[in-house]
Amino acid sequence: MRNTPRGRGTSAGLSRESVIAAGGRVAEREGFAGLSLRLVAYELGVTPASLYNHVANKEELVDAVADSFIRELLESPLPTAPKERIRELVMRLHRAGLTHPGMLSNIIGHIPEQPGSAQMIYSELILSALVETGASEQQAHLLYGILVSLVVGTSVAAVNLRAPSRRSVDDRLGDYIADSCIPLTSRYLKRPEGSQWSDFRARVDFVLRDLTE
Amino acid sequence: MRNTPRGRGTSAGLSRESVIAAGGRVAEREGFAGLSLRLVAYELGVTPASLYNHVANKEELVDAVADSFIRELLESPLPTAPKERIRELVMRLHRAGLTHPGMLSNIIGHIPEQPGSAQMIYSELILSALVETGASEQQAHLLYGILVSLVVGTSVAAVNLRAPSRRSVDDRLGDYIADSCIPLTSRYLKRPEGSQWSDFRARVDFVLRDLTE
DNA sequence: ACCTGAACACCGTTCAAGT
DNA sequence: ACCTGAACACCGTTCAAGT
Repeated sequence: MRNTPRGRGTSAGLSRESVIAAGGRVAEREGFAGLSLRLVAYELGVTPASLYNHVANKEELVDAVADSFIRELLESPLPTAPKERIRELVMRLHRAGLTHPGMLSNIIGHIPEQPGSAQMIYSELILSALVETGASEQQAHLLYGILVSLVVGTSVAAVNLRAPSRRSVDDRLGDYIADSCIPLTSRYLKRPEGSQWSDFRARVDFVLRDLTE
Repeated sequence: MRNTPRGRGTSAGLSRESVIAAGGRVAEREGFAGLSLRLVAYELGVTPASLYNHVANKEELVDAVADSFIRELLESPLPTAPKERIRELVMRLHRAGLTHPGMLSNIIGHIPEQPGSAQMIYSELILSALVETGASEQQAHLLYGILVSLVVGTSVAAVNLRAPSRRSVDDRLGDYIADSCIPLTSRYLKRPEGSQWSDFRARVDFVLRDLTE
């Protein structure tokens, strides 16, 4: 971004917000697996070490970038019907997980340092919608745990499937003696590519099927 | 493992199997996040570059090590009742995911290069058990997808929760104005530590509840 | 207070050179 | 055929030094 070196100590106009925003741009280009402090620094025309003035370490930066993406999910209006709202929230997180590979596996289980984090708001929105449908709090916790696992598990699998330098499913499965040894697995893996969305939707609907519409 | 340098070209007795076995020992000590070619090489008293004579790259090594761990899951006998068998298989994979942090997120979505991989056998065992309970193949695919997501999602979350240098859940949640803003999320995160196993078991039972015992 | 430069301890991978 | 040594292009992080 910048090539002319600045004198030592000269201000570069960095701030926590600008660092996180640059991190978002890098994550958008390279995915969360390629999000490094060095790339963020180059994006800002700055030295890697200088980022530590605005961010504690890489983990905190990654969490903050992910939080900013989750926050975007919550900006557009949500359905008023609780079951529809749950579905919409889950599908939005699913889409975000596919758009930003590696994001969900990085933040799941992390409890953000700051109050008011988008992650906390998101979970509260789903949990309260579950209770709104008439579920007990215990049932809500159970369903929420399943839904989050569903989104994260699907997202992680999608990342590895999209990995480059891997032979196609069809090529690979040819090795397996024409589906005679593992017929069910073979047909499972050969599902049409476009079923990614309908499959996920079907899983969510299965989990939510008892809830009153 | 070895300190006295060997002359160039002198055989070190490496083989694909010994490299994978050493990889397993390193993964056992450091977890899959800390499994590096360099550590495997030092474990064998050998130079990192020499590993490339027996393994194509790091990804292939990781897949092979994970495959060896999954294979262990399948050695002990399984229940004859199909529903019990499914439960047992899922719980074994769940335990393996907690024992070897980072393993499941590394292999999910990867289709192994060799036929007869433990991963394929595992999925075929679950899918056929699902069909045995009377489910259609389509239902079996749906339930299998949910179960795998459940295991992977829970495993990934556990890895991040166990990460060092993180304040405890209770400490963190104190920031959130005494549970007034996010009461449901707060109580969800404050579940007792020991609920890790019973929670997961409850999720699996929820998914399998329609299946005849 | 904020940034640089250099260093440290790591990575995966390649490749000519040796035996 | 198999291993070494050295290199290359990366990492996160620390810290004295500058302004």
